[in-house]
Parts: sequence; structure tokens; C-alpha cells
Amino acid sequence: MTTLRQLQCLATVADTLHFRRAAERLNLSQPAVSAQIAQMEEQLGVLLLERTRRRVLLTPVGREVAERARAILRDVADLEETARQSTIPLSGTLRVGVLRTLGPYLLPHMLGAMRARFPDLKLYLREEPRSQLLAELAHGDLDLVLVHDAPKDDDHLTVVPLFREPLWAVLPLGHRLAAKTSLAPADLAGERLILLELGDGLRDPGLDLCRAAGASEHPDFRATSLDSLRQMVATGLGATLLPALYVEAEALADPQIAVRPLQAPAPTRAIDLAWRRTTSRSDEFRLFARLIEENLPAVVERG
Amino acid sequence: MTTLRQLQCLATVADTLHFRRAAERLNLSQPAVSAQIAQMEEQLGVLLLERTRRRVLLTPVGREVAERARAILRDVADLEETARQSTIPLSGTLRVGVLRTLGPYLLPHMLGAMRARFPDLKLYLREEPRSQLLAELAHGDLDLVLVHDAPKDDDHLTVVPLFREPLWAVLPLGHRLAAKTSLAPADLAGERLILLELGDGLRDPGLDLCRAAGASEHPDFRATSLDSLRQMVATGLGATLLPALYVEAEALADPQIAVRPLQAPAPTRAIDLAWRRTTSRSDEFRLFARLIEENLPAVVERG
DNA sequence: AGAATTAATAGCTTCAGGTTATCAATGCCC
DNA sequence: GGGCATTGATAACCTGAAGCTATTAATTCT
Repeated sequence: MTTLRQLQCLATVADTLHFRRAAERLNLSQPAVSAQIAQMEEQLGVLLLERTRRRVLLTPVGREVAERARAILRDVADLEETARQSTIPLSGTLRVGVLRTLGPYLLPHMLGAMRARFPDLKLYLREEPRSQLLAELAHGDLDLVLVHDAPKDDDHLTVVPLFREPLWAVLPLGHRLAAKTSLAPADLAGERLILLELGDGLRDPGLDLCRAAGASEHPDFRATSLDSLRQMVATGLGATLLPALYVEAEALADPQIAVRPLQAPAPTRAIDLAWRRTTSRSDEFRLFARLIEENLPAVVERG
Repeated sequence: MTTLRQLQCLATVADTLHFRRAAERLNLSQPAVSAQIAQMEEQLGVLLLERTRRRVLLTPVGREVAERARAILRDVADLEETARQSTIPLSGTLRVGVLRTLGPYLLPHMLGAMRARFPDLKLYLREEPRSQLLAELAHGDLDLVLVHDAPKDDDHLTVVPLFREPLWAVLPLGHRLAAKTSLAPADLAGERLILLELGDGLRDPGLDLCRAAGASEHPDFRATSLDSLRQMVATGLGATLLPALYVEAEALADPQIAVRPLQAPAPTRAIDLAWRRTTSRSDEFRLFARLIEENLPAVVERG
């Protein structure tokens, strides 16, 4: 196998066209350089240098090889530099998994501050259902996940609770409850709520509320995305519950629906940040958690 | 200094996510791989792998570094391949110096055959005056030169005579000699010939002819390129001598001038191929000479 | 609880690659 | 042209990086 030392010797001799000066620059003895070159020539079965006793020149192959050698050495130096740079906290690429019902409405609040405080941080974002995110985290395909109710009893994970996200009542325009500016859970008695098919921590608080308030899940309809849920409400199909960050980002401005906060005990979903306990970057990840907390909008309940 | 072995170990562990299997693939023992990785981590001051006793995962830096490592290893393999390939005769890049008055008219005859027989050969061509070509050859900036009268007494050079290139008489259309289909040197008695300012082996045979035939150099005009010489003749300024390869390529088809061969003893310039004696590629260069000889057009006198 | 698996550690060995000293060839200079 | 200086190669020796085997420690699975 060719070694980097060989490449280094060749590149330096190619630069200086002089064994002794090359050796000097490499902090080696001249015979050491000779040996490296000779060895390389034997391994490749090719003469790299044209030797007069008095002078050294490159053969055409030598030129080509020396050029490639220089490029390789540059790349190795880059690699080392990159690795050393990475001791800067929160630099490089972080693979973050996040719920589809959370990411697009939470992260925009964070990006500005992240850019400002950790300009070298790049996020690779992945939206998947909670169970798949946790599996990918465990498997090593993700570094961090933002999910509801991360498993706190899992020895392999570190879980940091970030906040609780309230659910808001969303009503068709002419709905009888739309007249009130805020609703008590009991106001929903008798309602049939359209709930999300996928979980994402939204369905269970919804069902709990139904039970507590004397409402029920709509028997005929379930939605598969927050946007379609909103549109179903807009067409008058019924009322629903939507998470606060989504409401803030997408629903408040929609003139086709009425959005009302729920009074305590309002249903909420708990959002956590989780990572593998064995990672070497727990400190950084805590910093990441802190950053999220510091930039949470007012609509969520801080932990 | 990072070593290629380290990069190789990292890349393989990154592939397998398993020290023992990586060691197997590398034909090493597992502790050897551990040691290489540990050493690399220490040198870079960075954790590259996330180790559970049971499992290995890459840290984000580890991913980045492993990716770069793979690229570097590929480049090294390429370098080795390139070097080994270069044992194919006449492959790679050859730096050839050639006279400005020769290259554009000789080389087109060669290129087809070169492409066919040595498809991996690339020519870097450089046109300079003879003395500069020889200097650059000696200095190692060129591998081969095509010049007139290469110095055969120079111990540092190998010189192969290729051919003699006759000079043809070139006359204005109405010239008294244009009536003849070929000229004896003596026919030129009394003529005033425009000769080239730069040497290129054309001026001296021209002067010799003048002396032998009783002609003389035109006192007022000298040309600095073959094309301008031809144009000067076309405007009726006088007669001149032009080398056969140029005549064949550029002058025969020009309706503004008359071109006539000269009978023996016709003036010629001797064209040689030369290289540094110390090169390792004499065999290939002889092959190159042979290739030129085999593809010479009929207008030159083969050696 | 015990078997199995995995990466790390310990102790030992070997050889790649370093050193200094010297040689042989070449060019320079008076 | 003979002596001197310079240069890359060679010789002989030395050191430590890197490999191996055997073992340990930690963890998971049975």
C-alpha cells in the first residue's frame, strides 16, 4: 500500500527537484527521502524521477503522480482541519428527526437564532411517525429526535422535556360555540370531534377530552394531516382540536374557520427532545434543547 | 500525521459498524483496528465513533471524516492505477517542443496514426525558437523537441535524425521563372530572395543557395513568419524559399503565387528529434520517432 | 444465573523507517 | 586536467510503530 509519507516525499522532491532540500523541508535525512521514493517506484513499477548524479527531474509519470499526490495531501489536511474544527459546539451536520405535525410549525421559530448563534450548524431534517423516528435514532440514522412523549424509561436514551403544546378548538364559522372567545372543556359536551388518524400525540389527548367533557369522536371521518383536518372543518363537517403551533402558523389567519383556546384543564401534548445516551455530544444536544426553549413562542406551555 | 492505514481502518469500520468484521476485511486483528482508530481520535482530538460495548455507531464528525477518508482512498487507488497504467508505452502526457515553422505543417500528418496506435497518449505542444526549446528540454520543462540540427555533440542529449525537408522556390505569379515546372539552383542567379528573419534552419540553407547560385538576399525585406513571407511574395515583392511541409499545407493551393521544386542539390533543412539522455523513456521516444518516420509525407527526404 | 459476544487492554515481537557515516559519480574551477 | 565540492545512493545500525495472541470487562440474550 502506498503511504502518505511516500506521497509527501514525492511531492516535496517534485517541488524542490532536490533530495537534500526536500529532506530538509520534511525534517528528514536525505537517505530517508531516497528510500521513500525508491520504495514507491518499486511498488508502482515505474520510474518517477529522472536522476542525473547532479540533478533530479520528473518523468512524465512522476509529474502526473506528484500532482495527484499534492491533491491527496491537500484533502488529508482538509480532513484534519474539518475534524479539529468540529470541536466547536454545534457545528457540522446534525441529523434531526421531527414529527410531521410539529416540525414545519416549530422550527421556523428556531432557525433565526440558530443561524445567529451556531452559524456552522447544518440540519438534516427528517419527518417520520414517532415510532420510526425512535427506531432510526436507536439505529444510528438520526442524532436527535423531537417527538411527543419520548420513552423516559429507555436506558439507551436521554430525554429532555421541552414544552407542552396545548390543543385548540377549531370550529366551522357558523358553529354555536364560535360566539365565545374562549371555551371551557365542558362547553364541548355533545360535540362530535374529528380527530387525526395518525397519532402524533394528538389523538389521545383528544379522546381524553371527549371522555372528560362528554363529547365523542366523529364516527365517520378521520383526517390524515393537519391541513386536511382544517379544510374538513372549513367545509362544515364538524369541530376539531389542533395543536397550538399549527394554529398559530396556519389556522389563525384562515377566515373560513373559528379558532378558540381551551381553558384549563386544556388538552396538551408533551414534546421532548431525545438522543442516544451513548453519544459523545450530550453537552451540545443540551445546548440545542436550551436553544429551542429560549425561542419558544408564547402559545406553548414552557416546561 | 494522519496515515492512510488510519483512514482505511476508519472507512472500513464506518462501513461495517463492527470492529471484528472490519478487522477481518482488512486482514488485521481486531486490536490493531481498535488501536488505529484510537490513535486517530487522539490525534484529531475528536471522538469519531460512538461505542457501546455492544455496538458501534458513527458520531457526526465520524461520518464526515469517514466520507472524506473514502474519497481520499479512492484517489490514492486512482493514483496507483494511473502509475501502473503508465507502463503502457507512449501513454500519459508528453511535453513536446516544436519549431513554429514546422509543427503546424508536420504534426497533422501524424495525429491520426498516433491516435490509432497510442490512444492513451496526450501531447502538450509548445512552439518556441530552437534555442529556447533546447533550453527547456535541458531544464526538464519539455520531454522531447523537434528542431532542425539538434546538437549531436551534446553528451546530455540523444538525437535521432528524422528527415531532411527541402525548400521550394516560391515566386510571384508573373515571375520570369514561373514558366518552368521545376528549377535548377542556377536558374536563380541574379534573384533577390526574401529570407526569414528568424532562423529555424531556413535562413542558412537559403544563404548557401544564394552564394552557390549567384543570387542574393533581398536587402530591404525580411519576413517574421512563413505566412507573411508568402503574402509578401504574393504582392510581387520578390521570390523566396519555403519549406516543403509548409508549401504542401498552405502554399500549393494559393492561386496568388507560383511554387516550384528545386532540383538537386536542393537546399534542405535537417529535422531531428531530441531528448535528454537520462530519461527513462528512451525506448518510447524511439517509438515516437519511428511513428513520425512512418507517417512522413512524400515531400520530405527520408533519412 | 450463565453463555455468548464485543471492544478494550496487556505483553510481546517484528520490521518499516529513521539515523549517521561513507561511497561514487559528476560538474566546476583554476 | 587534476583537485574540490556537491549530490544521490548505499551500508550498518537503532528505535518505535504497529502487528499478534491472550485476556479482560461489559453487555445482551437465553
